[in-house]
Amino acid sequence: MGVIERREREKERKRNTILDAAESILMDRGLEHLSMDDVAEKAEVSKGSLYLYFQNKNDLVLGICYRATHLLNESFRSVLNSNGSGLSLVRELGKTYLHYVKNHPQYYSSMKFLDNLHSTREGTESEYLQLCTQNRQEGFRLMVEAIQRGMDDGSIKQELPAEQLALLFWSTSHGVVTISYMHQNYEHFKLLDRIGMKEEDMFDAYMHILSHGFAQEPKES
Amino acid sequence: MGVIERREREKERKRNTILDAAESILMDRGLEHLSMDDVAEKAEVSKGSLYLYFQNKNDLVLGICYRATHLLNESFRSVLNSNGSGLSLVRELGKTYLHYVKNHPQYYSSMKFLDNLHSTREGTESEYLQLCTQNRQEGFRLMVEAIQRGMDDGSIKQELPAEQLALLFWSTSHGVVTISYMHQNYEHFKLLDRIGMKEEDMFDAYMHILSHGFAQEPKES
DNA sequence: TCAATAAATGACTATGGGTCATTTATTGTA
DNA sequence: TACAATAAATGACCCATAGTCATTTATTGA
Repeated sequence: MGVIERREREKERKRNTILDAAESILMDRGLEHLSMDDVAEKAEVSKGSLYLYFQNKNDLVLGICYRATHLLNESFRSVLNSNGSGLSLVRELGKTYLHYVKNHPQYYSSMKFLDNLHSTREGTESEYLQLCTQNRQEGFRLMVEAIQRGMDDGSIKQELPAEQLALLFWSTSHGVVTISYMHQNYEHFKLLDRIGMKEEDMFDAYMHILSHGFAQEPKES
Repeated sequence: MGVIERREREKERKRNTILDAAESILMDRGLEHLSMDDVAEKAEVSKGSLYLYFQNKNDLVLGICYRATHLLNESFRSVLNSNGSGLSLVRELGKTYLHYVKNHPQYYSSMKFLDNLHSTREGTESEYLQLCTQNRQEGFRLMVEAIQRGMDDGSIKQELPAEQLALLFWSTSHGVVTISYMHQNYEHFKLLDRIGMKEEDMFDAYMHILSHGFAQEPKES
């Protein structure tokens, strides 16, 4: 008898309905104005029901974050499917990340939420936290792959293991993307304007420095 | 008559007492467990009094953030007072930032709070927000100075204006520092371990890549 | 038809930020 | 010193919101 399976499917469907509602609120009001009461109303279920489908608010937000990381990975994957040197793939990954933040700032904010999550005590771990972490790992893996290709085709130096270089690319691009996000979303952040730099220029300069370094090499004979 | 000035001094003194209390709570319980009730109790004033000295909780936290950014700048300044090539000063600034995060994680968390502050509506702007922003600018200025010295003494390329290069250094090091912070403070963040990289190695690799680039240059004749 | 089980509900609690009428302390003046 | 005016301090209270649970409603299998 398929009763249990059907129930499971139903449950999953409803979980998604709730996530849809939460997401729609996130999109037009932002994470900091997302309340469980509003989600319940929007999803047309009682507040208590929310807690049948999600452990708590964190869990719910991580549910959105799961979608967010999944979407980013999709974009990453399509970059990896294109051709070009490994170095150019890396550049495209960076650009993709930047575009993602520009086009889906609220999704990105849910990823910041994930970054700021303090260790929820062991027992109460959210299942979505695992899924988000997996997605993160997959995204990272794609970066490693691009870099590895670059090392193979000779466009990227082989001084470091590909994973380590990927870590550096990931963290530094994370920093650059953060600046870009702040520039776009916080009126009080005016650094780019103050130094007269455009966002696009920043990314180009970033890739240039990362590619060629900023140290003046001693002249070789 | 110095009544008004004395009052002003008294007020400033008490403001600091409250900040001390808040800071002590921050240090041993963390930002997310900092409540106004607890601050009032610790500072031995009524809750209402807190609001005579601070507009709201944000303002109070920004008061701590002001101290945090000030301390960081002190460290930066002492780097700038040492001698060495501009490039080595830049490296030292990065190291200093990393040490700061390691030694004062809670201060750093107050700076993250600042980074995540959405535009509080114009009228209600916190005075401490201005001060924090000023400190940030000063810190950035110090980076520009180090880079400018490097350009002058020939240790750093002059392809970009010093301000723009400083922005890149600031943002990328911000990214690296973020990784380091997560590694130290979140049990669930295991990326460094997974790829078998030590924190110190990460910084060295970061400076190396930033200095010399990761692109394989075509052989010059 | 009916008991057992699952799902859903919303009134309720707890927490924490922020307010304000009232009380207490300080100051300048007669 | 007495006293009104002004400033500072208080804590009971309000409100928003996360989370709970006893009760009700729906579903299922016999």
